[in-house]
Amino acid sequence: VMILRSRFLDARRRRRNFTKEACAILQDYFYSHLSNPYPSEEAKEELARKCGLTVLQVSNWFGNKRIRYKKNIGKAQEEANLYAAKKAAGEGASPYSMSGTPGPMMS
Amino acid sequence: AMMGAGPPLPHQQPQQNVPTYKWMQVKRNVPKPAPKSEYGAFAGGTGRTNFSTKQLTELEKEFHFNKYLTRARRIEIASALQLNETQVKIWFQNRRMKQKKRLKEGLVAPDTPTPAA
DNA sequence: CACGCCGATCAATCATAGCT
DNA sequence: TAGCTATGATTGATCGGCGT
Repeated sequence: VMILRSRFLDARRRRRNFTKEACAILQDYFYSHLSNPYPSEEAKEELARKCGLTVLQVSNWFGNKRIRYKKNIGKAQEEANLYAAKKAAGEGASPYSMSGTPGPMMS
Repeated sequence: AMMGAGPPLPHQQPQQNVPTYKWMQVKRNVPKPAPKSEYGAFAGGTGRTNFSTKQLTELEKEFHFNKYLTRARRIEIASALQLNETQVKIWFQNRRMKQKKRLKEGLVAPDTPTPAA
């Protein structure tokens, strides 16, 4: 640990928080599939496109989200309930992927 | 992969709006035996082992030489680095997966161990 | 039938971002 | 400025499936 985490420490480790839009899309998918929050490779690719992230980042996000949800079921469920309420409150229509960010330009 | 997703889950907290699904209760076996004698269970003890810089350097060096290990080579390395054969095997396993990821994402050439860029 | 590998995941930890 | 929490990334090790 004290071993100077490298001369320059994993430069890659310097993260940048995801955009609010990206987090919203990921959260939306997560709580919409709370019974089984394990997106398939294809689903991850789609989420990655919509969020403007890489598939790996999406995988990391779900991995962290699942573990941290378990770590704090009480607090996490609070969010889940909040999400459920929000979904029930209106909008209806799309179960998840609440568009809003249609513009991830691509081919 | 997909497991208890279909059925509405056998049991749930009789008070939560949100049920407790199976994936939330998954628990890995955790720790790993192996502490052996050697007082001061510093490294080879519980769960996750912390490889020393020297061990990682050697493993990395070997990896560049061979992506896969033979039983004999594995034993040599494990002995030289004071690790279990399993640990060496797993390290190579993870290392291969790591390299594959690098190819997928970073679109790195066949070799770019430490993107010092 | 045991063993190694793959792909995905877990779980703990690192280091930083961001708010108080 | 300092402290604490939220969060993305890394990684040793586990799980299930498959091939040999």
